[in-house]
Amino acid sequence: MPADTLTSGIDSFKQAALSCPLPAAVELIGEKWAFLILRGALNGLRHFEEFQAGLGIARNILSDRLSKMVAGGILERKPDPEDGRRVIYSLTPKGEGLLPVVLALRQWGEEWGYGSMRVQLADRRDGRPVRKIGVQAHDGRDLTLNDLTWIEREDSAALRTAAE
Amino acid sequence: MPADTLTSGIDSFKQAALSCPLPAAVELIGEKWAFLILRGALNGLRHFEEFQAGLGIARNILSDRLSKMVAGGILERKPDPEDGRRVIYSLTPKGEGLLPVVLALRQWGEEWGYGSMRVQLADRRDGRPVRKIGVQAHDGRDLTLNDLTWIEREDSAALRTAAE
DNA sequence: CGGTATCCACATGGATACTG
DNA sequence: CAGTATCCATGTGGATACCG
Repeated sequence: MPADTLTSGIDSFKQAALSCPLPAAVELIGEKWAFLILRGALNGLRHFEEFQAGLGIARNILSDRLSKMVAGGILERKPDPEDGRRVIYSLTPKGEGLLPVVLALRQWGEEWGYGSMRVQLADRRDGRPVRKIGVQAHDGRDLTLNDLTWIEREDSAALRTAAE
Repeated sequence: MPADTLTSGIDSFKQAALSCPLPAAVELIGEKWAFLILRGALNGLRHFEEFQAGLGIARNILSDRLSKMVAGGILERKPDPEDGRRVIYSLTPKGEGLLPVVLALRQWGEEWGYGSMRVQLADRRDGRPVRKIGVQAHDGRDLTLNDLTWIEREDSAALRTAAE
């Protein structure tokens, strides 16, 4: 068994990267405007013109990104219930699932001095701010990179996909 | 007070977006290769050639991204302690702070069928898988978009920055 | 090994005009 | 309002060659 050779580093990475969902996910939303559109949608933007004016994005690019995000199942395009001639883009459940990603990045940015908002997300029930997003152990302890290791999966993903 | 006019939607967004750290953060890592380089670094890649071979990225682009990420304080460039002539890129604490973002996106991708890894991140202490990353209330309850609202900040960011 | 330099194809982005 | 079409400048990305 070779010690810490160069290739072992690559190989273990390639091993771990096998079938990693990140590249595909990044292909869909790992891009400046997709991210900002997502933020807008999470904050309640709905109409084409709202996104355009709110983000300062070029119309053709916005059009392109919206289409891709609709195709990717993140956004849904439908007639505005309050005015059938207008169109709204709303988040699908899949799109809402990206909230932790966006919030985690925002918190990181705030922590490292990229600006800080005067408003803050809070639990509607008690009005208290949400927790800082982080990696947690099973019991809720916060974990850092050094606390982590890779384990083999016990459940077979192939079985799950076949069952669905 | 106007009802649900178009402009009120934009305005409330622009209000919330004021000084939002997200655009700056996105400028730094909201991009395909930056994300994948980050993933590589989190997984232990260190040398230029490892990133190049592991990610399949063009050398000039890799060079460009690494420089930007070093300039942005995410990566640190230093001589390899095991071979002074070689160079390693390692995560700074700031870079490690992006782990939740990467992991949240990976979990999202896995949940929505973009692939699933055979290995899994786990707590080194007990070997149990980490929790699914999500937005949590103060007491740890999981929150969805509908449970959330915006509140004004009680602490002034201006004071904090002045104090530092 | 860790880059830089160069070339080239193509995508991106902004501006603006136009359409239903 | 919600786009599409067009033009143009610049950036990105891949391939390859070269260098200390």
